[in-house]
Amino acid sequence: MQLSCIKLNLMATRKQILQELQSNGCRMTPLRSSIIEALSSTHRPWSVQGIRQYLADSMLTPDKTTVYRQLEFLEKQNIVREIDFGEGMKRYELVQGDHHHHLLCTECNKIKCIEVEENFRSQEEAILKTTDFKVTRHMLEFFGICKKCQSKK
Amino acid sequence: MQLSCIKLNLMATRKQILQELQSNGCRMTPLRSSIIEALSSTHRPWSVQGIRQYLADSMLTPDKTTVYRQLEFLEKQNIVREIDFGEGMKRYELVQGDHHHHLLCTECNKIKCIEVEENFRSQEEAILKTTDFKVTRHMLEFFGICKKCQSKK
DNA sequence: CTCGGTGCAAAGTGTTTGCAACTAG
DNA sequence: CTAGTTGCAAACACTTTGCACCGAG
Repeated sequence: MQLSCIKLNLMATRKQILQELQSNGCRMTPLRSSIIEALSSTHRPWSVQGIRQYLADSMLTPDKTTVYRQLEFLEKQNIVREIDFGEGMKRYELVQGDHHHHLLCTECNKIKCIEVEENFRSQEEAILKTTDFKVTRHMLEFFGICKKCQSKK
Repeated sequence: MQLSCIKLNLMATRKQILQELQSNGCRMTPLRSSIIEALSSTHRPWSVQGIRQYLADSMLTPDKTTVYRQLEFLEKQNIVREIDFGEGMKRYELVQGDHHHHLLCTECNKIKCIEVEENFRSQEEAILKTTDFKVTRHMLEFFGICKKCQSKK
């Protein structure tokens, strides 16, 4: 299996998103571009809480409602996707061309992105053949203990 | 890839669980054994709501609090495990020796269990080598459209 | 009898809705 | 100007906590 950490030029991604939105005639507010900035500052999925903390550093203190609505908007524009790791809250990450997975540390709750060179297509075809279920997407996440938390013990 | 539907002798499982609990000195109440009955009537993960509906057929109308507490208890006994499909609620299924995955229909929300003959051990080892992250468990779920919902269109 | 199980009320947490005020284009 | 954006209050949905009462062993 091949495995690699994701390191894309996220700043370029951010500019690209802003341009795309504007060319689609979407309004650009300080909050909207800041949220996109937050999301593109790292590949890790953000919680609403986390986004608001990030924004606070730029003296932006939007209401949570507004953040939810921005994320809803960005999801409709297919810029953001929702992820749920069963933490009791939603997380959001940029939709990138790539499909990646995550490592969640169950001690410190940190999340790391990984790419798994694993092709599920054949499996999804097998599922279709066996059960007539047409798979449109899958979710593969790994839970465990990160390096730091291992050394703490 | 091999793929097969899970068909275990669930009734045997149920008896076994009841015996195990009793031999551990756990009290057995009508509600507790009925919840185990519900959970062992199918492999599909149950919501609290679903369990309460199932129980209603046997004229049992426990408070939701009590159901949550029973599930918490059964989880501590390692009889039940929590699953989260990002539906905004928890689901619970019996811990069986097997490790299986699910197909979730995004149209009708039905859930089907499948076994995927896929070994993630080598991948988890690769993750450990590459990132020093020690994987303890993983989650693999498929989303798509079931046979019925395909034909409806 | 005792300790665990149960129901009810209330609080908690994350998310959504309604509405009036504001603002980018 | 005007449709999209925002904040605030309140509603929601699911889950948890506190407490008094009940019942299995």
